[in-house]
Amino acid sequence: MYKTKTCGELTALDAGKTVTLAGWVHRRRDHGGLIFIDLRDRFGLTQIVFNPQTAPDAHRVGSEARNEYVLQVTGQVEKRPAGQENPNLATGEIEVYVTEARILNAAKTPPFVINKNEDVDETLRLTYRYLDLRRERLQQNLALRHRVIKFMRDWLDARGFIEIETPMITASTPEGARDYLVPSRMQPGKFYALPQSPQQFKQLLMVAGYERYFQIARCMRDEDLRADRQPEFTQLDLEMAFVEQEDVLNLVEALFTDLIHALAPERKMETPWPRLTFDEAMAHYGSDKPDLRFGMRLTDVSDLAAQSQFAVFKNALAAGGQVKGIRIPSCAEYSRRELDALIDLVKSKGAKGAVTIALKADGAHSSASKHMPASEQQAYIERLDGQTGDLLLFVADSARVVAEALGALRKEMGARLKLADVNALAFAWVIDFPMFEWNADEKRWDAAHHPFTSPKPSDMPLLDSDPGAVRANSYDMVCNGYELASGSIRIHSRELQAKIFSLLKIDAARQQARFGHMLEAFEFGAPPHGGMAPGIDRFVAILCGEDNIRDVIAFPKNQQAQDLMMHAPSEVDADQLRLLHLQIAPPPAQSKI
RNA sequence: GGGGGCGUGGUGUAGUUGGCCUAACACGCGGCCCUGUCAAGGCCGAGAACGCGGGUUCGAAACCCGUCGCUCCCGCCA
Repeated sequence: MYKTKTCGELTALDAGKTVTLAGWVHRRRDHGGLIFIDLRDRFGLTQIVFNPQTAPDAHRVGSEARNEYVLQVTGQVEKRPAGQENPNLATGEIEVYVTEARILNAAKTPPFVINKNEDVDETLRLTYRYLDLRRERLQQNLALRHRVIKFMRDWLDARGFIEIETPMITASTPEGARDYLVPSRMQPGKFYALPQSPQQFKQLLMVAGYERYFQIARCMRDEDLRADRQPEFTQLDLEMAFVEQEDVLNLVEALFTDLIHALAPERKMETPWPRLTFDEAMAHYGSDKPDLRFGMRLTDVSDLAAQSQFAVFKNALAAGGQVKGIRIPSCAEYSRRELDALIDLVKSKGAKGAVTIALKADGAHSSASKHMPASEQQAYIERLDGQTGDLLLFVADSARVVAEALGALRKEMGARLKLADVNALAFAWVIDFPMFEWNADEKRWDAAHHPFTSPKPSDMPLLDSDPGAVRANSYDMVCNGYELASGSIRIHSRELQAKIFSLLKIDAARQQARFGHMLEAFEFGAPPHGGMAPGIDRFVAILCGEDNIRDVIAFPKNQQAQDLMMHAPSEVDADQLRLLHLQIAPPPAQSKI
């Protein structure tokens, strides 16, 4: 071993001991005579002292050392002189008087500062990821990520779950997200796909009788990236047999509340978690993953608007739509330009516009004052409990457009006004999702969750008459405006599964080709089962206070899905292509003029 | 595919109603001084023609056009 102690463990109790430390030069303070170096390893910082009088050879090494040099030093631990203790350092009671020192490796001046948590251009950070990972912020994030995963494993293990690995190269399932494909060498012209999730495998494990499965599972989806979306990400994938929705919810809620209490006890969390139906979430927050750290709920004023002569409101209601408003505190003095920006936001979500009422000190100023009398405006103001200084904003349209427009506005204004308590973890369950969504382009129903999700038994009769009204046994776990997990009780009957596939316009031949193994498995004694899959990256990001999952992933991709350090993706040799029976098509003509 | 933001020495920023900018500040870097600092301190010094290309102008980091890169968002993510 190069060291007998770490840089994070020495205390006054170690005074007098001779120790050997090894680590990086975090910071050097050269007084001409004495040199102090904060030596860093993963476990902490220890101040080491070089004295030219007592150890001239070691001192020479100390004066050569620069930031990020790798050093090995031997010396005696001593309590620091009275008054020289550093209370900011775990090892601040002591220092090590170096008698022997050795440079294990020199270091070029790094392209950005390691010993400060300063914002650096992300391209540079990702190019030199191994240096960024040296910095305190990422070290802490990855350490917390480790503890989260360890807690999950231990907790589930204690409750009879077993972790089972499933294949990373498997069959393509084009019904879902875009697949990452892997060409087959042995089977010319055929491809594996990287899993979008272990969905089918975990259900087949239930058929196989494992009853309680989990996996820290990597999932890959070839879709465009976002702050909370990477092409590969990690889920706590879990599945249980002989359970109903209530069992899954209770288990996962217990896991996460225990985890928070153990690893982040300072965070504020309401328990038990609130439960909202999908309809309630959309009606009150305009989102199926509402940020419940603040209110600013949507208020229905359709009944009041029914009396209105204002054509926009009348027409929306006549078309079966609704009129809803939102109260934005302390924005009454927004300029025309700022109001226009908000209206552009709701328009981007499909609304045709918005009516504003600004409650200024000298009275209400509405963008629709020509079209509605003061008494009507007053009714809206009272319904929304408007106070002087507030800005009220109304959208009239179909329920879906109203929800999406005002939901986007609520999210934007919540962020802008910093309404959310950064210390809070506002978990909630969203349940009773619709089973299907209408796909207008393809003129058919799509599975809202996935095609293995079971419908609510009570809604079963609606499958034939009104698929859009069928609710599913599916549920999402949301926190602070993020969808952290979704899951469902699955179908375990061959007949029902085939019926659902048919409703999704997957014909019998295709069912057999794509999902024949699932249908057949259900004929061999498939137990009732269900599960869910919390996203580890998003959850850890929230715990770390990061708004980007790249900061909780050791080696993430940039928004172009490139690894700037590894230079992936990259071209490959012609030989490799030939073995895989592949040819690169000429790039698309870029003639645009 | 679309929309917004950003792009100035190694890093982070300032400068952006065009001229006082042959570019400023902090950190870092190099040298010298200094035996108690811990964001050590003091002195000296090197280092960017302002992403790239074109244009407007007597004059552009700053204005215009194009382009590239990064990022946030929409679409997309069963």
